[in-house]
Amino acid sequence: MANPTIKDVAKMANVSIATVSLVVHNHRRISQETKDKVLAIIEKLNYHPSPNARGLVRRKSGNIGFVLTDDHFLRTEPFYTHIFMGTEFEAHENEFYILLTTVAAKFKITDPLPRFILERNVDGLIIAGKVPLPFINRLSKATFPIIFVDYSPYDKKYSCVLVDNIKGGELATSHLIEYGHKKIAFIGGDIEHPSIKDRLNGYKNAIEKSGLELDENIIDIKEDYPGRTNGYNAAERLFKKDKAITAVFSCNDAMAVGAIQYMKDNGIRIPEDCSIIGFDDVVSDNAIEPALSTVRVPKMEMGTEAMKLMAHMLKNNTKENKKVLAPVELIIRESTRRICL
Amino acid sequence: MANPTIKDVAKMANVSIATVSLVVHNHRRISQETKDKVLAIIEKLNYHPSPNARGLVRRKSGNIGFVLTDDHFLRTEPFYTHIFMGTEFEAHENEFYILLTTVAAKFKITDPLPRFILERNVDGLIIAGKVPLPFINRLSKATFPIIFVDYSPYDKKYSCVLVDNIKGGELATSHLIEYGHKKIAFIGGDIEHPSIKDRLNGYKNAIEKSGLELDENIIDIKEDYPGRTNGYNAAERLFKKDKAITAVFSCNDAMAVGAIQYMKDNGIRIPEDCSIIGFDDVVSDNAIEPALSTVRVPKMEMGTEAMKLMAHMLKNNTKENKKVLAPVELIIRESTRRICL
DNA sequence: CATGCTAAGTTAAACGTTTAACTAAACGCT
DNA sequence: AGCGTTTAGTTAAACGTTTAACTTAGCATG
Repeated sequence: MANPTIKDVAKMANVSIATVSLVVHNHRRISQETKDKVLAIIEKLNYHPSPNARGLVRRKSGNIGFVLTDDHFLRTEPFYTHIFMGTEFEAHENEFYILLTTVAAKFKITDPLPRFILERNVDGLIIAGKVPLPFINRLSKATFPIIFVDYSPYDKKYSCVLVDNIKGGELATSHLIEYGHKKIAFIGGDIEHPSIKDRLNGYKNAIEKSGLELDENIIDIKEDYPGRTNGYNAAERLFKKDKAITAVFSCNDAMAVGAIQYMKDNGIRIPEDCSIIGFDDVVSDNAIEPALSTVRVPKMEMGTEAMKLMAHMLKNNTKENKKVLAPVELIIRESTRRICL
Repeated sequence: MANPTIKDVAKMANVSIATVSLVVHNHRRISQETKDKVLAIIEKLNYHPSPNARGLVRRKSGNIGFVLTDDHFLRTEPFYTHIFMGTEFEAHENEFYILLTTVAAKFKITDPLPRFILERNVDGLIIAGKVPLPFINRLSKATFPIIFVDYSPYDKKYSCVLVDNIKGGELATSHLIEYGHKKIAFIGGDIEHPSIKDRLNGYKNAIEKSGLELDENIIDIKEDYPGRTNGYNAAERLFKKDKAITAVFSCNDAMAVGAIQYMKDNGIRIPEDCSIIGFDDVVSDNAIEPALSTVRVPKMEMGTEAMKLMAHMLKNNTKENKKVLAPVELIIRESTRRICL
């Protein structure tokens, strides 16, 4: 049979379609005997309930929307791709489908919303990374749960899964201090981005806690987009200004790679002359020379965590406001070294 | 009203629900007058037909499955991500939703199929990149159209959108020959991959057409996965074997980047000592120094093309077997230079 | 032995559309 | 006037589920 329906199963099992439905849901009203009989036939016919029919009566789509900006999705480091994979995996576990859509990074308040929102074809929304505020504001009257991952503009209102960026910043900076470095530069972009701001705060915390003096001159946060080219530019400014820098903490791996490029081009050896540590752990397979020390972010886990939260809310029909902090981990590779006196 | 249905619209417009439906489909049986009236109310109530209800009666899900392997999806260069974006865009145009799922690169014949296939929750399938044969074989009795992008294992059976790899290989190699190079190496991985094989064939064609002699010694296809590290390794083998190489054609940008790394590490200047050209054009924003000449592949366009084909098949209910060749384009940047005698 | 309870189902309405088949009015022709 | 055709709708069945309300038989209880 092409597409067996519940009727086919019912007829073959000599029961009503209601019974089949109850068997599918493992309802206790049905005897084990009947269950076994029906289950066998379901198996035999390869019956799967129609998502449309089910959705119609349940008034649920069974879909979760996953939104991020186009430039995040297309960026070279597969950061959000990993998050998506985590979400997709966990969605599978919970029998949800994921509808992935990008929104323009410069979404305007008059732009159309993703179709699945207009058509109410999602039961919930997971938003990954920084998305434009006009977009979020358009969502204010949404009736379904919304969860943010790696970004949280209105944290009173929505649940979110965030990286422990402050901790990560502290970890990276303390690691460099531990290694004897005194002049530790910070490279960052888009300081309005909460993640980058927090990483910088972690940096400052660690510097202060250690008794070192905070030197604003070796904090470069002039760039906007935290990518390779801008990492290169930031490093250039930094080293032209101050030759005595012996370590760099870059707000992410992408900028770190750019900075490394600058150092290589200018005869600054890593880690002999200068140590550098990144954040995110996205370039491990990239044959970056030397291997980049970094702060690992559990990307997949963040995706699964968001989906778990979502599934929980949907199952219990609650709209809670939970904040999950994903743990970070210091990864020491070859780009950081104890300072040689 | 929370979720207006066709009934709400009908009641408010004083027409039957059938009329509303016909208006939505712009059926010519309805007078312009009535259409205007109903349309105004649809607008006012912000009515959108329920995908579930519609899908139920049409016996269509309105969804298209998009499948690729996990390692392709997670690879550093956003090649397939661009293809997906193209597909997603065109899906939007045609009012389809995309369900993205990865399959394991080592999918076994007994592994479960993606859920949307079991539940018949897709009207068609787009498969991007090389996916395991066991997976494809499990699809043999599928009743929905399947389209391959950038891969085509059973090209008699399925439609596909392919890169004109032979042409691209010729273009890249001819470009180097044109620039006076005589000793042009080829770097490739996984020669079983049709794309890589064709790029190599293009290389061979161009060499032969030019009257140069084909030298198998400077063709390195020992590596498996065509990534950076392996590009580095391949370049190492090549240059240790033959110092006289003045140009390299890498089967893709990722391996080219690895090869560039090797050359830099070993004092081979680009392009002064050696020219190099890649394929795919995925590193343009990466601050690779020098900027990499390459063969551009219209990634987004391939995605849209696949979705256009799919929409066409689905609308006309035909199962055609079409092969689309996406055009390639030579991009000359700074990594290739006319040879200096 | 009438009564209530439990176990194991079944019946039927509802979910929100689409569309074939029907209707009713208006018009044109002979 | 009678008939056919066109126009502009309406009616009602169908799509494949879920689930509240109902049924029926068997059993225990006072």
